[in-house]
Amino acid sequence: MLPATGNWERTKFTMDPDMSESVIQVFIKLYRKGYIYRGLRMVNWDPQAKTAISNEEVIYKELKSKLYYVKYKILKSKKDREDPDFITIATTRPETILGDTAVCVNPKDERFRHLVGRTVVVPATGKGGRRVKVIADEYVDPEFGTGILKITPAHDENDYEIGKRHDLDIISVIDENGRISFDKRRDFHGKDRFEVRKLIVEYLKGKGLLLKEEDYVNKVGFSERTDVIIEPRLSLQWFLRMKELAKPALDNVMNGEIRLVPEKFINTYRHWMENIRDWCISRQLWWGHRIPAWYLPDSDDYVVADTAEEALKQARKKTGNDQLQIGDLHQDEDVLDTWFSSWLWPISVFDGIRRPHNPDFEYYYPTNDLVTAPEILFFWVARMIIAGYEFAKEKPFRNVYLTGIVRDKQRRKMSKSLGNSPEPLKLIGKYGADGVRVGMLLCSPAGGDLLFDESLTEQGRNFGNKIWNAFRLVKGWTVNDSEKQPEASAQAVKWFGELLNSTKQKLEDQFGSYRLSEALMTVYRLFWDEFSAWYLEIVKPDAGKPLDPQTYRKTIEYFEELIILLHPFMPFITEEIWQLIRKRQKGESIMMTSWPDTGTFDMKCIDRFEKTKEAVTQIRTIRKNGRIPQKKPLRLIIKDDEQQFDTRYLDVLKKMSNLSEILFIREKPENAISFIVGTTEYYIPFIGEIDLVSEKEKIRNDLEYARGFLKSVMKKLGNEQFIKNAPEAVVAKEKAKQEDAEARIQALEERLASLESK
RNA sequence: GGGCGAUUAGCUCAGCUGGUUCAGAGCACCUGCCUUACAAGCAGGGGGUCAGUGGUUCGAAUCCACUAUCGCCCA
Repeated sequence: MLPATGNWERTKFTMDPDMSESVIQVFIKLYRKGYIYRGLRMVNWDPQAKTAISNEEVIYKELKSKLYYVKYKILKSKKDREDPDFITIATTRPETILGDTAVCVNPKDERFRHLVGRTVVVPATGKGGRRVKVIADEYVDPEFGTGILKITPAHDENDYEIGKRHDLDIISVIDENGRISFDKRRDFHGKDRFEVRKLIVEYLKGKGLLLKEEDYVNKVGFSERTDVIIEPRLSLQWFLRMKELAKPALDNVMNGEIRLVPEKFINTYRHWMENIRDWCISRQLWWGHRIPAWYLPDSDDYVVADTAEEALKQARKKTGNDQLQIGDLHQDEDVLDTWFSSWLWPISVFDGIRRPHNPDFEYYYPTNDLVTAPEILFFWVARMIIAGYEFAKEKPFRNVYLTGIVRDKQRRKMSKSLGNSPEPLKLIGKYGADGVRVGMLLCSPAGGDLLFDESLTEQGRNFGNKIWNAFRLVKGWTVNDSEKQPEASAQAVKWFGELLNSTKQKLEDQFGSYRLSEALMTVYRLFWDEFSAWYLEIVKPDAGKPLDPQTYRKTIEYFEELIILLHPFMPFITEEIWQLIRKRQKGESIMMTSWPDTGTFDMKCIDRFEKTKEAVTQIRTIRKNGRIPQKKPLRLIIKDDEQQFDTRYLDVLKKMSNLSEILFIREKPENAISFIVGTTEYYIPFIGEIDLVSEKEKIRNDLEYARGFLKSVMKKLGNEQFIKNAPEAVVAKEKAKQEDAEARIQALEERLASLESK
């Protein structure tokens, strides 16, 4: 399995008795503070299952339906006799006309502005009809239908919001079974909502109030459980007032006390917290923490208490009725939103709600890092922060690292229902746990989505293989104590030590800023490109020959440090190698080693080595182009003064390029292939024919590039504004660039001229 | 509808405070190699008008505005 180092003695579940007790205590505390209240909310009602369901359980399907154009009579005003007699609204749900309490237009809509404030008659609402006002609200889309919307606050989410804004009456006309409940004396009452739709349409036709019907396709929500059409329905729910609670949680993220990574989420967080709505904490589910409210007999009045006995005490007091029994009280059926227990997690897991300042809590709270998904930043993270300040008077954690969401290559979220998630055990079987882990981490840029692709886990497996093979190589070496350390090895040891330190510093930065995929790539390249491809190749003795003790000792040291750096990404293979690379005591583990310190390093040494690598690469290219086998030794000529030249890495160059000798000369040699590293010219005396044409072509290309580069540098330096405004260091750099480029161009020109003369 | 963000190589992404030869990495691709750790490998190589337009600046992938496309959260 993908490992995590958890403390399995401290497993907790929010439904455990102690955890539940904390939840109930918090409810009571907030209730006493006046933060919890009951109020109306529009829910997704399943009329067959007779339950509210969550948004996630509503499946939207496109449905062929009709848009009905219905005429509402306008009451005549005395002022304006030119008024039309009717206005026309368009609706897909004529049965809800019975619950209309307003008609609404967009305030910017010139066509209807003069109608605002006037009274219209809602059709089919009985004798005389219900009289409602024409109101104006930005919500109305003038382009849709007739530009006039009927408002049914009891049966439409948006209408309900408009109703709240304009203080409209709420008239419920559909019951819990989906049947119309309106004016018992009339035909509509007690019939199903869809049957009534037909009846109302017939009725309107009969009265001449139906202008027309249009075919229309709209999205309608269906219950995932029963597949019946969802009915938006107002119901009484429990709410938590959030405004006061949210303030410290907002402030302490804004002032950096709590850090969100990546930072872009702060904007989202702030927007949400500044516009926070009250939290609907009740759910109509069959499991969860039951709301600790008991209703008095035949009443909507209730008491809030942690036990039934306590509730009874309070109820007796409240009613003044000492004869009241527990059986007379009725506990609320609803349970609390699961987040209402999760938000306490950082506190309740150390029992900090029931026993504030207990030693565990004092020791562990607040913690350092929370790692979680951005999709629950609001649901969970923000609420944990709120709870932290409210109940512990302190932040729950310092840093929040928001991971990406794992998606497939088509950017779809991985989900059980889509069946597009990979089977982890299968993947592990194929690529190993370390391989899968590396694959996942390689595609985990902070906050970005993870586009999971099996080729990444394959890359991870290959990396593991590489590490193992490098280990086999090193372990296969024999050491001879009397063997002298070759100069190339001594220089490689020095160089890799510097590189290791500089890389550790880079890693420090990357971990510090939570750039995990970059940190992994840094170690990956350090091990593969630098350690395996360069260091090991340099120190590797010829076949069958022993190694000197100094080089061996340092190599083991480096290897050990490398696997410690790799351990967070590849726990298994690194543990295995760690156990084998030296003698270990029983019970020792790489998990308990400490992270290596970042030492100082000599950047000049690293740079010089890079130049050497470049020369090696150039020679390899010459070999390849000239089809000169690696086994054939070559001579190298350096056009420089040997006294001036840094000769430290010449042995490295010799070994890696298979050179028989290295000569220094002042004059450029004849009949040789050249290359330039930095500003130094190198020559390989040719063997066989030099391809003059392609050699010249290459030099011309280099020249063209160098001249273009010089031109851009000169343009900057020739610009007075640049000299005046740019910082001195930047100007100095440009001047250095100029010199380098000029030297390079001169060398290339000379070389080209000498070839041209042939 | 409200808010937030993204657009850089075939793919996935870096590029942080505008200034190194800055246009990068990994994978994929092409060429040559079964070279005594590793073909799950080694060596070499090609590939991008930094979404578009305009602006700020001595200087823009980087800052600003608009346009286009895409995504996320909330309703």
